[in-house]
Amino acid sequence: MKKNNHLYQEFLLKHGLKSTKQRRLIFEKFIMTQGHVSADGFCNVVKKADPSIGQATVYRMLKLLTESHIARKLEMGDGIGMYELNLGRDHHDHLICEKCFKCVEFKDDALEELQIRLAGDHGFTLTGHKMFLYGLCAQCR
Amino acid sequence: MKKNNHLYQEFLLKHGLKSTKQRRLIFEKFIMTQGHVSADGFCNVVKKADPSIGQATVYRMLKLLTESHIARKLEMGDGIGMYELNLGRDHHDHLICEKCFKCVEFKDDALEELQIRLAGDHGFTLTGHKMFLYGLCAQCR
DNA sequence: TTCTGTGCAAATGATTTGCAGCCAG
DNA sequence: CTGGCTGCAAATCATTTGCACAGAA
Repeated sequence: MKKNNHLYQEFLLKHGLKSTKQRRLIFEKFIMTQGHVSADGFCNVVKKADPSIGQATVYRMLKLLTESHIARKLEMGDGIGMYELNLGRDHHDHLICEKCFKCVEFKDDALEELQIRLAGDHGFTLTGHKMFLYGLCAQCR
Repeated sequence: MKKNNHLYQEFLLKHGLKSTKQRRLIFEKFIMTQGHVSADGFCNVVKKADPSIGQATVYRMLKLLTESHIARKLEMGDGIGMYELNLGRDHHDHLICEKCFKCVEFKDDALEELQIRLAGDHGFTLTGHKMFLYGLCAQCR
């Protein structure tokens, strides 16, 4: 927990924020997140730990966490914002089954290199990317 | 225009739809679309040609056009659905400048192959993909 | 005629915001 | 104390839907 506390302090400092019990709780819960959560789903997680926390606070924190690159916001298909932990993780992409909606994360060095090259070919300096591959998984095929 | 008429008939047939003046107009306007349009922006284009057409009809058509792969729906970052013409075009991806929001379309065969391989590595049959590269363009850097 | 298509306005669902009170520094 | 933070409810924004009427087959 010491390590998370360090990250939390750094996060507050970067944004010039005060520490509050709400922010601490939301931060800790988000750090423990596995896979993808919707803002609404994450609200429930937070409210289970402390029902007095309002959803606006959760939305405001998710925005801050995303700006700090602690969270990453994804929009896969429908218009619902999904969040995932993006803390000290390698950049990864998503492979989504169109039938069962299973989502596999993967990472590929050749892909990363290719993306940098493609951006460079058009005079861009790459800062990030989002890629979703859609298909049918082994079970659904 | 004969060619578009053919596409229009095919589109109606595939969905079992009737031809109406609204559908014909919206179809023609969409075929002429350059780059990306929001649903709302496209509504304005349609309404300029015929103000009596309601936005619900435009939204309903955009959904149908997307299902026919005549349109492609993109969601880049904010929660706004953007549409682009996807008719007989090669699959392409997008490179977006984070500063000026300029959007460059590109296509790369090595990328397409790599995506198929990556999907296959995880037991998936690839049916489609969306990729957004974010970076800084030559002018903004 | 018959049933699909349409415009309107109201409904929805996700997210944001205004505001009065609260609390960390 | 004081300005930032919070919860609440109301406000937005994009999109969808219910419904009565219009119009294609």
